[in-house]
Amino acid sequence: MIRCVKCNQVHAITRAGILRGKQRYYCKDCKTYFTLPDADKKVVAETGKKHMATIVDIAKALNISKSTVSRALREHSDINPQTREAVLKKARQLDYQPNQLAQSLVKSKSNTIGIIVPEFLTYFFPTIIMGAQEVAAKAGYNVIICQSQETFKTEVANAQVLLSNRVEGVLISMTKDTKNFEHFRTFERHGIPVVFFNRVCEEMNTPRVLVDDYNGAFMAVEHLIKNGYKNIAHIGGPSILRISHNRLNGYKDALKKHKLKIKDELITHCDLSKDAAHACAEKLLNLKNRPDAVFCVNDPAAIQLMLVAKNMGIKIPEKLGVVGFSNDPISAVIDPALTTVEQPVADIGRTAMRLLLDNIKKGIDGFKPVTKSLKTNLIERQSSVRKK
Amino acid sequence: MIRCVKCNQVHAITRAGILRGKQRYYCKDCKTYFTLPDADKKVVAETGKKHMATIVDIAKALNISKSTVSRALREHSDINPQTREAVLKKARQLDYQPNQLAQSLVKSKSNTIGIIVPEFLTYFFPTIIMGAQEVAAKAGYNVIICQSQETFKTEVANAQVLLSNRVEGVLISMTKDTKNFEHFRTFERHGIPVVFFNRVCEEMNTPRVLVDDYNGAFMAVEHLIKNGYKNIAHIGGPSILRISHNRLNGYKDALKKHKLKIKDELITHCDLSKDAAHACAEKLLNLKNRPDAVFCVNDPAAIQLMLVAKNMGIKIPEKLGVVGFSNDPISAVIDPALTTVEQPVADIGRTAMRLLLDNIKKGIDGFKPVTKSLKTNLIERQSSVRKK
DNA sequence: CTGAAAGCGCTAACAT
DNA sequence: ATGTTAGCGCTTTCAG
Repeated sequence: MIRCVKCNQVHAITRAGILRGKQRYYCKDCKTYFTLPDADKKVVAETGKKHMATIVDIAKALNISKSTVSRALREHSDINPQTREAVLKKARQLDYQPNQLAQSLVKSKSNTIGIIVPEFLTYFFPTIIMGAQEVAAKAGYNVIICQSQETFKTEVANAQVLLSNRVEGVLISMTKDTKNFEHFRTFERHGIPVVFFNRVCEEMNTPRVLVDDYNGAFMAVEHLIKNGYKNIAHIGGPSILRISHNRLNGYKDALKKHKLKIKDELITHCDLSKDAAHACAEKLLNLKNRPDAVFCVNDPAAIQLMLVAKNMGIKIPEKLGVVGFSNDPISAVIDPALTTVEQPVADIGRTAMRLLLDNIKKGIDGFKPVTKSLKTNLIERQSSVRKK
Repeated sequence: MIRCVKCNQVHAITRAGILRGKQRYYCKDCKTYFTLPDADKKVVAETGKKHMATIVDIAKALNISKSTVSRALREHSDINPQTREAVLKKARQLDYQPNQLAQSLVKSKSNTIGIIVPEFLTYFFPTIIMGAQEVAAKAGYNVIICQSQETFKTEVANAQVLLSNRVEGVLISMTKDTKNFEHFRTFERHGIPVVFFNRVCEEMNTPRVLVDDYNGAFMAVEHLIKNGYKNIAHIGGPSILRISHNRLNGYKDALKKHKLKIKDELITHCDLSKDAAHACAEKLLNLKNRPDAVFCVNDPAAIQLMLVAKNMGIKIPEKLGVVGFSNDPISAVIDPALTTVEQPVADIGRTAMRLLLDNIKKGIDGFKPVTKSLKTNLIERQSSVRKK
């Protein structure tokens, strides 16, 4: 329903190109060109969203083409140094900030990496992210961090968000009850490299970064044995997770090596929550045949155990030796200080990110599904050392 | 340099519209239309970047227009239910994922919030982020998290990144040596709402979220006084930060109220790093007139103090009362357990994000620079309670 | 109810 | 060295 501004006619109107960004019309009847007055432009101006300068603004101000501006800004090929200077100056004047979204869209490259972690509750994942971000930033990549909150559904939603944001690669540590991997396979199907760390997916053929859980556990338990503990229990993690498996195996093999019996009643599994660890601790310490030492799947679990033991009046390390895993900052200051298996946490993040960037560069077909295993290291403190 | 496929001619070629996404040419000489064979399309296909389905793909497959597809996907206005079903089905079939970047570009709305925090070293900022993300996710917003690493330069770079990504709002906790605020003002200039939390900017007229540092400190010190400590020292934070100020004032006023002298030598300032706190602790405990209690600006500082005291053989709480601030998870398990001022950490994040989303909705002109002050709460543990 | 076309801000191939 | 044009994937009038 365009009405000619001159003859007030409706039927003889055709479009006639664009004039300064506005639709121009032509009235065949009175043979005039016209554009419509823009009544609503002001509304936008009033909402408070101050216009952000674009390359077109710069181009107009300098009376050159936007390609030239783009080239000047990107320090492209041959451009007149004077033009370039003028552009840069004007850009500063107008407070110009390149629009990443537009840039990404046209280049089909978002410069963004996605990270999915289960939680932020202990120092562990935040520290990994620090390491990963450090490496990403150096390579000019941004990072979108998602927390799955140990919930499968959230994890699937996270994957969607990352996909929608066209991340170029993804770092993942799964929730403890992820059994279906379709949402991860989607990445692969679209050629988006994935690297798992810590909680890795066995079913997928991707690079992974782990710490040497088996050896760490083995060292830990052997250390307990050497300190004279004989009835050693284990608070393990969820059995789906490879880390739980590996640590359990390390535990078992250390016992075997030293000819100690593996007793099923001494092996418990928690879901990595505080409460579950607490329950495991209570169960173990209330056994008729009470263990004289416990190797725990991680420090938070060990700390729960220590609290339960304190409450029951069981002396650590005299009556109960305790070893944790991961060297949480707490373990150094708790009393008695907790013996634990140190893992290079920030390094996990750095290594995973490096691996990922590498794979992005190579393209998904150049993928080698390497598994990097970082070294663990036993830190002996008081919770497991009996004075002789 | 387009060469006619028929007459091999170069000069009489004009463009003649687009055919199936490809430039069509017309040779005036031999009067034929033609398109160029696409030699390089394959290269793209070989790089491994699998094509992601777009609305055009869906449209073509269904032989309808992309507008219709868009409408069907967005559950727009009136659309034929059958068409909609068909579109949704095809979308699922093709593994279609909307391109957020394109969507954001056209809507000039990125659906993304930026967060700048100094570090991830203690549980504090990660926990705040958890809270903030929780609220953002519910409102359908993504979050880009930046760590300034307590470095002004990095903070400025962070701001640029967020600006380039066209975030719709920003949550900030400043580095301890941010004195210039141009990079924050840029947000305001572009109508992007900013909310500060914890380490707020006094010079800017924005909403802020704080905890009641003054009262927390006051309660803490009064608690020490009531437990019979008389020579109470303070390890404070960097004096530029408002939190340091407020906590210091709470300390002073509690002393005043109870007619205790404020002694300058008992007031020290650290930069919130472990080492600086350690140094402060050593300085205080080596004074001729050694304090019998210390109120610390945060728990990590208090823990450093406790370590130094332990090393020097000073008994806590008998010879030295200690109170921290923030209820770090460590403070509950350290020995003796640390009395501390609890702050609702995750709530800071939630409140700040709610305030921000609110301001985004209202537009920057509807801004009210409210300052929300969340309640603090003294948790009495052993480090400050002398058995009578 | 559907289609055509313009345009978000930018880059890049092509044409001077 | 610079301008012109097409197009990245999408939404949104406008016009049937």
